Amino acid sequence: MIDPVPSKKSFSTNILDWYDLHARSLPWRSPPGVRPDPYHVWLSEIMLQQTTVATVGPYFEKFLKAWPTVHHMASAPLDDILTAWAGLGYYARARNLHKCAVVVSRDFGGVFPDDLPSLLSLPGIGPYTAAAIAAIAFDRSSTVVDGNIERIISRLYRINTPLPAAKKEITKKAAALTPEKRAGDYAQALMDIGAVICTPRRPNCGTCPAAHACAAFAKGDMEKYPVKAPKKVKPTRRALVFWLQLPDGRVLLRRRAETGLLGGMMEFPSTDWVEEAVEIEAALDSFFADERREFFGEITAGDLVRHTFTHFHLELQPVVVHVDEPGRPDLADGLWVRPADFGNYALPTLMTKVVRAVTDR
DNA sequence: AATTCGGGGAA
DNA sequence: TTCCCAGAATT
Repeated sequence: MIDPVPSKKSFSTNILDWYDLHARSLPWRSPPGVRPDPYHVWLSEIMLQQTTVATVGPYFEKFLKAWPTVHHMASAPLDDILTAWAGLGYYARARNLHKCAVVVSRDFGGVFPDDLPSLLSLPGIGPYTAAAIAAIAFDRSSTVVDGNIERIISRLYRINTPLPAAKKEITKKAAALTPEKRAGDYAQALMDIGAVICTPRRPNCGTCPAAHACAAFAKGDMEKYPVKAPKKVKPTRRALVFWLQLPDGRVLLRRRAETGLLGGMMEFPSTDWVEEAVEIEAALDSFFADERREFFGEITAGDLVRHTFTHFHLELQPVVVHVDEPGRPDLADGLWVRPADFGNYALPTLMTKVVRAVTDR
């Protein structure tokens, strides 16, 4: 029999019973009955923002080994954090991670706050992460709403309002189901269910502990939910990227602006990323002063690098330029690095693609 | 309310 | 290819 409005008690009891039997074992998850370290919970939750469990695993271990406590992390240079974060994406998370560590270490004596308003005041912690830390690390009864839980709730109630407009309604429905006790286990249970059972496509309703209460399951239109606003098409931007190499083999790196796309990360110099087609000779002339061209030796091209960001595609044409000396004034803001040492620098995946395209792996 | 932030795995 | 992922900050 379908219960279109599940009661809080029966619903959460079902979910928690399922969790006791089927909880996944994850690197940041403590054994049953053991309160996890809030530092670990915080670190994992920041990394897990818009990032899959499988991707986060190795990074979480690496960070914990490099910085065992929030004090260690707060004492580290931001560049070390960015270098360790390289490849994870959304680099504002790494910058805010460091900011947050400094605040917790300096202003909170290294102790993470357990209440929502204090958590929300910290850099990089928004509604989801604040609720998750409060519930998982401190056993507070807070309502956690991530992408998994949005999907579960929108199917339970067949919510036809498209996301993100439906966020408020979904949060309200979710709050009505949140138990007073074991809210952390309950939240993690729902996220496990979302990842393993209530999947975006072809959900495994046969094994779902909430199927009896699910309106979408009753109607058989689970995949229609959650309804989402249509997404925009991504334009393609293009540029030349320069592999400037000295006779001794060192290559020029420089640091990007502190904010914005790939903020604070290292890069190979490039022309502006534009939607128009790139004329190579004209781009070379605009990037290097004409009178400088005579100092360059042979110029060759690497394989085209394709990369997709959140809101545009990028095509970078690598240009290998052999440079006679490092002291050139127009290259003064860079850093000459041996490719063997690139691992010591905060190179985002886009730039490691450039390395591969030029060195032909 | 919309846009800006990466990158990878699954279908 | 397209979609989505334990979202937050900015405009």
